Amino acid sequence: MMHIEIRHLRTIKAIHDTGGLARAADLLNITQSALSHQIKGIEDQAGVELFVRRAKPLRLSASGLRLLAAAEQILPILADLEVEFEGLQDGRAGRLHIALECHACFEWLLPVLEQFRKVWPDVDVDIRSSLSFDAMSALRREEVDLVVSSDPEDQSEVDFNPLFDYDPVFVASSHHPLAQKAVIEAQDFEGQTLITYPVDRSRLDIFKMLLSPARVEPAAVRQVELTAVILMLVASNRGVSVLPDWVVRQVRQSSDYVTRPLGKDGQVGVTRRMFAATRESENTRPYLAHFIRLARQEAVKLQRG
Amino acid sequence: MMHIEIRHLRTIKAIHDTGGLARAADLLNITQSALSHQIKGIEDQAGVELFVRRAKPLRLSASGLRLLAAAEQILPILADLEVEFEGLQDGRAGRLHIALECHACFEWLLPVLEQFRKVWPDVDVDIRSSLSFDAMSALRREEVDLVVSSDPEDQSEVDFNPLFDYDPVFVASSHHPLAQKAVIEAQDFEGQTLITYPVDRSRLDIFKMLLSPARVEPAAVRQVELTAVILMLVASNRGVSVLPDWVVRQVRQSSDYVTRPLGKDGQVGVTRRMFAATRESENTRPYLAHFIRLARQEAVKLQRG
DNA sequence: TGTGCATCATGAACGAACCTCATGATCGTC
DNA sequence: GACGATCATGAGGTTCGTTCATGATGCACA
Repeated sequence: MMHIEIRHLRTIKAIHDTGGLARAADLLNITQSALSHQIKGIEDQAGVELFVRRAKPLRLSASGLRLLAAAEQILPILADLEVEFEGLQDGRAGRLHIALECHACFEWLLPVLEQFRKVWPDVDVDIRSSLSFDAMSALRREEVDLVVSSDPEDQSEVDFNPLFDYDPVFVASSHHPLAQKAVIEAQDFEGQTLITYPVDRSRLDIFKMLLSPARVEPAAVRQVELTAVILMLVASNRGVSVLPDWVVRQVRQSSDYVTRPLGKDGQVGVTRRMFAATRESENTRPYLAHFIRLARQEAVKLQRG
Repeated sequence: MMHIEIRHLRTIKAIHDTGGLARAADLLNITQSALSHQIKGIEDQAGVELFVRRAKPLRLSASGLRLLAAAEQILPILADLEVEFEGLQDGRAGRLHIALECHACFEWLLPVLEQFRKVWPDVDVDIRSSLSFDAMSALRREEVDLVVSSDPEDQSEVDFNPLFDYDPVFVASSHHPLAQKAVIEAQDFEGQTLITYPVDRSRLDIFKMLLSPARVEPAAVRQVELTAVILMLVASNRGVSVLPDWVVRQVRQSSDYVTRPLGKDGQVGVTRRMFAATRESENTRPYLAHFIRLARQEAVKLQRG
C-alpha cells in the first residue's frame, strides 16, 4: 500500500515545472534537502523510480511522468474546492434550503427566490414543502436552513424573523348563503364542506384559531394541493375555504366568489404573523439576512394586491 | 491556504461510508480519538464546518458533502495509479523506447514489435530513428531503453546483447561494370556514386570497414532515407550501394541488380554483428529479455529469406 | 582531460504533527 | 430520566518531515 500525499503531488509538479530540485524547493518554500529526502521517500513508497538521476538537471522518468499526470488531474480539483470553501468562509456562498410550513407560501416565495439567485449565484437554493416531515426539527438538524412558518415556538437556537402580517379570510361562492354575512365565525362552518391544504389540522389557521377552540366540526373536510384548484372548487360552490388574504387578493377581480373577514369573540379579523425561522448560529450570514429582506419587500407588494 | 491531505479525503469517505466516527476509525485502523482530532483539524484548515455535530451519528454537512465529492474524484485516480505502479514493480509493465542506429532495421523490427505488444500490452513501445541524436548517450540518460546498433562500445552500465550476424553486401545494377567482379574491394569504389542512408560516415559499415581504412573516397555520396528508394536508384544504375544482406535478400528475385560479397585483405566477406544495447541496471526486466529473444527469432527467419 | 560550478544526496538533530490513552461531555432511546 | 452509544478533549509519546552542514556527482568550458 503506497502512501502518496498531496505534498508529493505538488513536489512532482514543481520539479517538473521548474526543471530542477533547487528551483522547485524555492517555489515550495522549503529547502532543497527536504525535497531530496521527500522524493526518495515517494520512490520508496511507490517502489518505482520516478526520476532519472543520471542526468543532472533532475528529470522525471516514465513513471514520474505518469505520477505527474495524476497530479495534474488532482491538484485542480483541490484548487477548485479551495475557491468554493473561500466562498463559504466569506459568506458569498452557502446553502439555503427552505422548508414551507405555510402551504400557500409558494405564491410569493418563487418571485423572491428569482430575485435572490441573481444576487447570490453561489448559494445553493432549494424548497421543500414540509408535508411529510417536521420542519422545525429538520432546521435544528441542519437538514434545512430556513423554515417559513406562522408558529413561533420560542425555541433556543432558533430565531423567528417576522416577515409580514396577514389575515386568513373566508372564501365562498358568491351564490353561497354565507356570502350574505359580513363576518364569518366558527359556528358558521357547521354543516359546511371545508377545503384545505393537505396538512395536519394543527398547522391550519382555521382550525387552530377558530374551529378547534370552539369545538366546531365542519360537515366534511376536503384536502387539495393547489391554491388554484381550491379557488376553482370554491367558485363552483363545492365547498368553502379559508386562505391567507394575499392569496385571494391576487385573483379577487373574479366575481364568482366572495371573501369575508373571520371573526372571533366579537372581534373582526384574525391577524396572523408569518416568520422565517433560522438557526441562531447562522443569523450573521449575509445571504440569509438578504433573503429575509427580499421576502418582506415582496410581502409589501402582495398586501397591495 | 488550506492544507487538505489524502488522509483527510480517506477519512471523510470512511466516515460517510460507515456512518460514524468509531466505525470509520475501525476501518482506517486508527482510534476514534485520532479521527475526532483530525476532522477538527480539517475544519480549522478549511475554515468550514464539514459535519453536523448536532445529530449524534455524525453527519456530513453541505460543505462536507462537497469535500466528499472531491474525495470520490481523487481517490480512484490514486487507486489506478497504484495498480499501474504495481505493474511496474513486478515487471509486467514498463517502457520500451527503441533507438535504431541501424537504419535498415525497421525492416525486421516492426514484425517483432507486433508480436511483442500482444504479450506485453502494458509496456509502452516506441521507435526512434537516431538520425539526429546520439543513441548511446540517450540510452545512458534513460531517454531510450534499447539501442539497436552494430558497434559495441564496451561501456560500463551498458550491456550489448548479440542479435544476429550479417554481411554487408555490395549492390549494383546488373548492367554496372562491377557486376562482373566476384568480390568487391575498397578500391572498386573509386569513381563510383555511393548511395547510403543519411547518417554519419562513422556509423556506416562500408566506410568503417573498408573505405576509411583504405583511404578510398567515392566520386560522390548520395544520401537516401528509404531502402526501397535506394534499391530503385541502384536498379536504374544511378549509383551503387552497400546494404545488409537480409535487406537485399527479401527482394533479390529482381534481375535488375546484382549483389556481390565485399572483400578485404584477401578475405571474402565482411561479417558484422548486430546488438541490442540495454542498460545494465535493467537487464533483469522480463520484457526486455523477451524482446531480445523475439528479435533473434525474427533474424533467423530473415536469414532464410 | 581536467577544473570549476551547479546540482543533487546524505546524516544528524531539531521540531512539529499525529496518534493513543484515559476520561469527559452529549445525544438518542427505552 | 437513566443508560448506552457516540463524539470531544487534554496530555503525553512516537513518528515524520524539515533544516543544516557537508559530501558526491554531472556538466560545461577551456
